[in-house]
Amino acid sequence: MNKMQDLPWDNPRFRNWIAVVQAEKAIVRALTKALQPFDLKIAQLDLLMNLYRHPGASQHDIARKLLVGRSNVTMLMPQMEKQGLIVREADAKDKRVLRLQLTPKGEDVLLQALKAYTALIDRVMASSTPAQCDSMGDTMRKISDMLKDE
Amino acid sequence: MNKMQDLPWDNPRFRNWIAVVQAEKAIVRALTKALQPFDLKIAQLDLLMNLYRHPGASQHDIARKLLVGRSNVTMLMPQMEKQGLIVREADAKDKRVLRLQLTPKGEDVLLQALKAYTALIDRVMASSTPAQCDSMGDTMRKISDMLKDE
DNA sequence: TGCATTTTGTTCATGCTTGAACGATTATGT
DNA sequence: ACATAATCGTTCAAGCATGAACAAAATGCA
Repeated sequence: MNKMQDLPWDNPRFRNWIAVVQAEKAIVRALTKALQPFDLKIAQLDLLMNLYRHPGASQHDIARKLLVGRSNVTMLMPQMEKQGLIVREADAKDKRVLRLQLTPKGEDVLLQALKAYTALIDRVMASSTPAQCDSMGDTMRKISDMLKDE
Repeated sequence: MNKMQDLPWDNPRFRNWIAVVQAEKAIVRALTKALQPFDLKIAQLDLLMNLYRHPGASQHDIARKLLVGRSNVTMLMPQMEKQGLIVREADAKDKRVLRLQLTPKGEDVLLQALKAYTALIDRVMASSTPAQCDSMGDTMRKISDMLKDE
């Protein structure tokens, strides 16, 4: 009954997960800096990314995709509209919903910011093989799937 | 020069990294709920974990390990002391530093909370092989190494 | 020693995120 | 049709994290 044997740090899954958390934190810091030239917060970039792939999405749609509250999206709107990154227009059939669109400037800023993002990711993953990287992605997608209804 | 070819979502490294971010977010949500019975925030658990492995660490030490600001640690102290999880005592040789220790209650709460944490991680990683998991951990540690001085 | 610099922890203002309460609108069921 | 319930976006208060500015203490160097 050695106490050390029961410590979570001796559980490979746990120890490896801690590595994920720390790496994610480090990337967030690096990405925050990398986005400063574009006057973009990470939350704004996430929103632009989702909007690029789902043009005309409602604020509720975006909130669900981003795993944040609806109010969070609302709070992002004023500044992003003022920056000219997005436009909001009322849905014709349902007067409750506002549909979001990227402006040309928004799309331009997004693509430039994504270049910085991918450059960062390419750099930090350069020493891992494509197979390792894909395996990691598979593991992560399984995790998201398993938790998506909780 | 098809535009789609240049999209980051077609970059395997980028796509897989996005999966990491989303999985991490999902785990944070699940862990937050799992810690509610212990009256613990994730930030507090992180601190207890580090303190368990580095008894007598200073607040500055902890802040560096957790990748947060010193003020952040300061703000956590009053409640954690009031909860009886930790004690602070002045260093004898350097009157600037306060050394942190887990109380017996702090250690007890930590170990119970860690059981919930590891149970969660074991559950969501159950469908990945140990080799996949280790490979993922290796990749993540490489990322942290690469960014640790920036 | 004497003085500048660095380090440690604290305080405070700022910004971000969340969740609950709300008004307006739409969907459901009888 | 009508009442009830559900949905969408907004507002607001509360909790956290951050970084700059600060006081106390330690260090380094002349």
